[in-house]
Amino acid sequence: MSKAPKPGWHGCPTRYAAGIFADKWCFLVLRDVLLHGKRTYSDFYNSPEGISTNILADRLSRFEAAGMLDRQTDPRKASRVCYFPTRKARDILPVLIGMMVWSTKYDERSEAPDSFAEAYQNDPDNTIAWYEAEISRVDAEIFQAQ
Amino acid sequence: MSKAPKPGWHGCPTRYAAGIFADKWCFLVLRDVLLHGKRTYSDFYNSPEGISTNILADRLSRFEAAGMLDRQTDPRKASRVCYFPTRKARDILPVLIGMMVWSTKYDERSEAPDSFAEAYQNDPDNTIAWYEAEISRVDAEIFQAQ
DNA sequence: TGTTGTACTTGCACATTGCAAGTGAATTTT
DNA sequence: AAAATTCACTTGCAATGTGCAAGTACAACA
Repeated sequence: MSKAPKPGWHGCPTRYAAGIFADKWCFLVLRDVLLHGKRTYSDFYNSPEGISTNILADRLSRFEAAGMLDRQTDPRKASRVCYFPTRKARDILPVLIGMMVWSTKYDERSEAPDSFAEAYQNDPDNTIAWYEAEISRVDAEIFQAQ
Repeated sequence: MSKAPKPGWHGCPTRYAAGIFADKWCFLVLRDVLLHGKRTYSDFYNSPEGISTNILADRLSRFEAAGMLDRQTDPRKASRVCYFPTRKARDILPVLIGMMVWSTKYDERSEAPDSFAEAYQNDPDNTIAWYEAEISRVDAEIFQAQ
């Protein structure tokens, strides 16, 4: 496990957030858990970016320690583990979506449709609500199937 | 100077954004230039977080290469350099402010007043407009004083 | 002319990352 | 019941990145 966050890293809101998830791999894990319905270690591991296994383990335990992910044994299969996003993680959705809207504008090779940014600009609350519902659906499905 | 971003790092909007500024020091530089009116090397260097000089130089040149900062000699003093935020950098404001709102909620030692988050929730566009105006004011002041 | 201020670069020890391989517990297959 | 497989990690090591201290280059000032 990696070292704890520095004690003086609270206070300033930018710094606090940066201390918790300002890292390439952190963002990709958040994307996977919040937008792509991924929940298990191998789900994350098999993302196309090819995160290495030690880094993934480290980031998952950091997120758990920060109260962003809730680690539980998979109700469908006791040998497996699920990481569920907490409210604290869900509340990052607007930031993540804001980043996506920005990238859609500035990445000339973006694969996201312009309609996505448009929909968010027109009705952000509704867009967030849609993703929240998806997250709840994925989590509920896992518990239903036990 | 650090290595260029990987060629396949475009496409996915989360990944693109993560490739450009998902780093502790990147966020702090963006905070300083977008919210604290900092423009010169020593302004950034003197932030309380204590960024080291080689890392600062690296991040500034990365941001310049990514079209986020516009490097110019200071019109007030030719031996000095100014880094002005471009439109691409300004458009990150909603993301940065979203992070601050989130931190205000979850950092028990947050120094930001609750009124800040409240104001943003009530009228996000107006909050962004206020920061945009501040940025323009700082930049204009530098050119006026030449 | 020398000193100061500003923006860096360089060198080196230390920390983190990436890759490959290995571990151990719990199913699944034979 | 034994063997193979799945899953979630851990470990070792080379390569990369970071942090600190010192040094450099150039313009402005005294």
